Amino acid sequence: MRAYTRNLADVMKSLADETNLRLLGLIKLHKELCVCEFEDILELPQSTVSRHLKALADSGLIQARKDGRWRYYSTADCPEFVDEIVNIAIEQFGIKKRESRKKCGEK
Amino acid sequence: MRAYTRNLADVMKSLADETNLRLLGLIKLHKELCVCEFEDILELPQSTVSRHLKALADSGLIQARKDGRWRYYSTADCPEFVDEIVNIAIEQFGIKKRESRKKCGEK
DNA sequence: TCCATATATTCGAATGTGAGAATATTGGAG
DNA sequence: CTCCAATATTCTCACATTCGAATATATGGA
Repeated sequence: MRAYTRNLADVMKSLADETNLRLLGLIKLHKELCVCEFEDILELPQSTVSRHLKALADSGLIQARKDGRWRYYSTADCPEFVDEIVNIAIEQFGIKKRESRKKCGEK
Repeated sequence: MRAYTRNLADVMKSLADETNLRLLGLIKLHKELCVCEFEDILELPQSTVSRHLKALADSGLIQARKDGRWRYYSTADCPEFVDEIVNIAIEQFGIKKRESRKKCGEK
């Protein structure tokens, strides 16, 4: 079940938001991140990050995995055009992989 | 100068609108149409159609050609992912080529 | 049980968006 | 110049969207 088989316009709406594009870019570069890491990297408030990530997961563009009190988000398999768009976003917004990122707590 | 080199999120916003997707699908199937033909096919008021088409042209996703009092809109060369999305739209919305379409006036 | 942390959710205010009627503009015919 | 048809633009109003502070929930450790 690929995302766009539901409603193309809805998937496109997710991809029309700059925050979502940044989140998707980060997820692609780091295989997996938890909410507080997105907060730290993007310097956005927790509720904003959480809301965006949840929406992306609901639309099937990313996956969520829960581990203790952390929720890790990672790529889902998407139609190819989504991947192309994320690549463009990475380039256009200059998204980079953070080698040493601040951990929120220590698991 | 391809459209997405400006602002990816803006291009995506155009593609996140169902009316725009339908317009793009129709343009792809008929190489070229004028505003009143879109009106007729989609059964939308003239101002709505005109506004959408102008926005698409402004964002570089389609081209406009003026001939007398008619304005014809046709495909522009876009990044490949745009084409893929339009193909999906054509399929998803069941957009078909109109063999005999009502002409507004006779040129 | 109590506390701290990670995340989700609620909620109100501000802002943005879209449709379509009305109006303006443009261009050809006569 | 006048009229009409095709298109563009303006304007308004209802509605949707988004942010982030505040609050709720969940989980693990002490």
